[in-house]
Amino acid sequence: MEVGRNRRNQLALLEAGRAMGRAFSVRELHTAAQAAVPKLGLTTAYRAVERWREEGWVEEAGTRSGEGVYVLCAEQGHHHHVVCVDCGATALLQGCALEPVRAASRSAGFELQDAALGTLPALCAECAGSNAGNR
Amino acid sequence: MEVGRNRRNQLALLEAGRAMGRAFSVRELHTAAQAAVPKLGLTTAYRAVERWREEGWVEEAGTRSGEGVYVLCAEQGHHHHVVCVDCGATALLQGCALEPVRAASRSAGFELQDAALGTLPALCAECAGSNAGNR
DNA sequence: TCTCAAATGAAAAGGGATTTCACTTTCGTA
DNA sequence: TACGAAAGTGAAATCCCTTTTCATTTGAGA
Repeated sequence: MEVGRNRRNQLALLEAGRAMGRAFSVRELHTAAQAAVPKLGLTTAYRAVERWREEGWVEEAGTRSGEGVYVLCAEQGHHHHVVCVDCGATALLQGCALEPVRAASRSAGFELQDAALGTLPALCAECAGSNAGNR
Repeated sequence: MEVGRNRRNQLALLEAGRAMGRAFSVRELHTAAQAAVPKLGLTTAYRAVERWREEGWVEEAGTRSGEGVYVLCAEQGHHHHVVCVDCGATALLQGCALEPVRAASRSAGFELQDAALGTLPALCAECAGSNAGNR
């Protein structure tokens, strides 16, 4: 993963993203990175995430209360994450279980957009448990 | 499908939604419905879609240039649509091909959110063709 | 050290979605 | 039919995430 010119801001953002260990919004990333660089601007955080997305280091994982949430992934190849829609916890799925879906889509004349399915919405065990009562 | 009190606005919106035949944004729905009721307000369109969503008549199908897009579905039971991310064309998938994905998710300790996967991003044959050159 | 392109951040602008609020329409009931 | 409560409505205001603008700063290479 590149940081372009090794700028302090970029490194702080990258560090913060990695430390998250789960899906995060740009605002969360920004706040976390400000621990290292207090003056870091929100715009810079948006730009970094956008760049990471273009370079394939990050994937969008839907939205949470209006904010886009992103997942930083170590591997570049074809893979799928499940992402907890509640807390943002993530897990890497082994193999590609989407083949049957792709086949079904083709039968209907559609080509599945794998890129948009890099992150699959789910509930982690913890959130599933704490939500059992009120849903 | 109910319209609550059989109001002219609600019927116009419902009619417009059905006539779409594909995924649509609230703004598109609003514009279409205004053919029947020119004074119909945008707020009412948003409220109708929200109600339909709560009642399960409509599913969110991601966003297109910032706007949420929705799919009106005839059947209520468990099913999945593929939705063209380009033009909004939809198709109903036969059976549930997501079982393997659900199983893989469970292995990772996550419970797939079927509700959020009611619509799967794809490219229809037509859009896939016209995009072949410039992507 | 010098020069220029990339990076930056504060503020403004954009834009979709939601809330507010006063007014209207509908439905159940007397 | 008349009435009143409840639901529906629309215009405008508001919210708030995201993008754009622009003047300034920073860093890499000459």
